[in-house]
Amino acid sequence: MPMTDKRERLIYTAADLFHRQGYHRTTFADVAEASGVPMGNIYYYYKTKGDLAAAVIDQREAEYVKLRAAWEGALEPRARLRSWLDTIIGGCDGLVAHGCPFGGLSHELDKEGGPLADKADATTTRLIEWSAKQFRQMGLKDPHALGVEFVARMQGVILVAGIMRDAGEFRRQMDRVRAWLDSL
Amino acid sequence: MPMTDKRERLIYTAADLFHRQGYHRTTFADVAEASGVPMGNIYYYYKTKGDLAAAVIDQREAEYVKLRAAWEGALEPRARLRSWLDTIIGGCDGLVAHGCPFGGLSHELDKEGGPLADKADATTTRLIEWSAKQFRQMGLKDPHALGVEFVARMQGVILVAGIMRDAGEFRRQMDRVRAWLDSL
DNA sequence: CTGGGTGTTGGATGGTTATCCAACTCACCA
DNA sequence: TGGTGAGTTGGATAACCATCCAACACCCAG
Repeated sequence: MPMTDKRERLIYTAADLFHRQGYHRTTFADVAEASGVPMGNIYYYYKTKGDLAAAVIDQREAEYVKLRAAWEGALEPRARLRSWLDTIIGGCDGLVAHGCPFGGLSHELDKEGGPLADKADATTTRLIEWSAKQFRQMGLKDPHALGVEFVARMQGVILVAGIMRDAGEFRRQMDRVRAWLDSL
Repeated sequence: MPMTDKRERLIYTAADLFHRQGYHRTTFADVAEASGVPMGNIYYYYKTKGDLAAAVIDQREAEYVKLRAAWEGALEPRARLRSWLDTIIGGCDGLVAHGCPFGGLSHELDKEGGPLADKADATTTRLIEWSAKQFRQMGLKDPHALGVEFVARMQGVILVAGIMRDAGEFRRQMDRVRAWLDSL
């Protein structure tokens, strides 16, 4: 049963293409070529483009679960949030070049509506709630608003630095977010 | 020469559809139906979809020029930035429902590359520079970084509040941006 | 060896899309 | 009045796309 291998190859290829080209610009033919899996065979694993997108979202959700577990290795909630920030900063190049892989997909799917959009949104919501929890553990007032602010700031920096195509500005702005975090 | 009328109708229709459905999801047929201009006739005015998009970007640039002039009615640079913020807050519903009309288009075009992306990016850059100028006039250190931060925060709030589909959170977060602005 | 099931494949299909065109309207002027 | 050209129109076209399928390869149980 080496199908797992192929399934994963398809998911990772699709995730990468969705990130770089966007969901709508990416065709099954693109996925076929990039993954080396013939188009006819892709369909054996994922009956529709939506199914493939759902699998990509699931994969990312699983990835975030793992990441959150890693960030929770830090004892202090503030340090956990800093870990997240560091993870983001580590992905600087890809983020500046193509935007947030998840935010972008989410935004695109939102314009379609439907269950896929909800699924993507739920993943983002979980991330916001996780950061709100950290702020709550820090004993701060209005932790939910702080959580939203934290995520919004990171997303905003990714978007604007992407438009400016300026990795230096990206880092500078993320440092500002870190300074804000440390000042709370 | 009532062609101006039709040209504008096409631009506004396209701008609206690009905002609500996204650029790629919007077809010439959509624009034709929504504007009441037959497809064959659209082509008389705009030879390609890219031409239409360029016209939309130009129209938005012109709109921002007017808006900036209005915001500059305020004498204090801080008040000018507040005017911008108020303009954004006034568009709450549309922004939460469909994202930033310009940021979204910019992001989508960036994934295509090409001169259209540069054109869109330039408009955003001008907005950032304008806000940097206000921070400079306030005598603050590192006005450029502040300008980027201001725009990034607004964009981030629009994006995240859109994903959460929460107009209340949108307003709450924008109030936080205003508080930050007032604290500088 | 053999039948059936799991995978695999290239190409077919039906619908959509941007783009283009040949013919038409009609106001204006020589 | 006949000609001219800007503006208009529905439909043609060629490409592309997600989806589907009929046939094929391979493997293991009987």
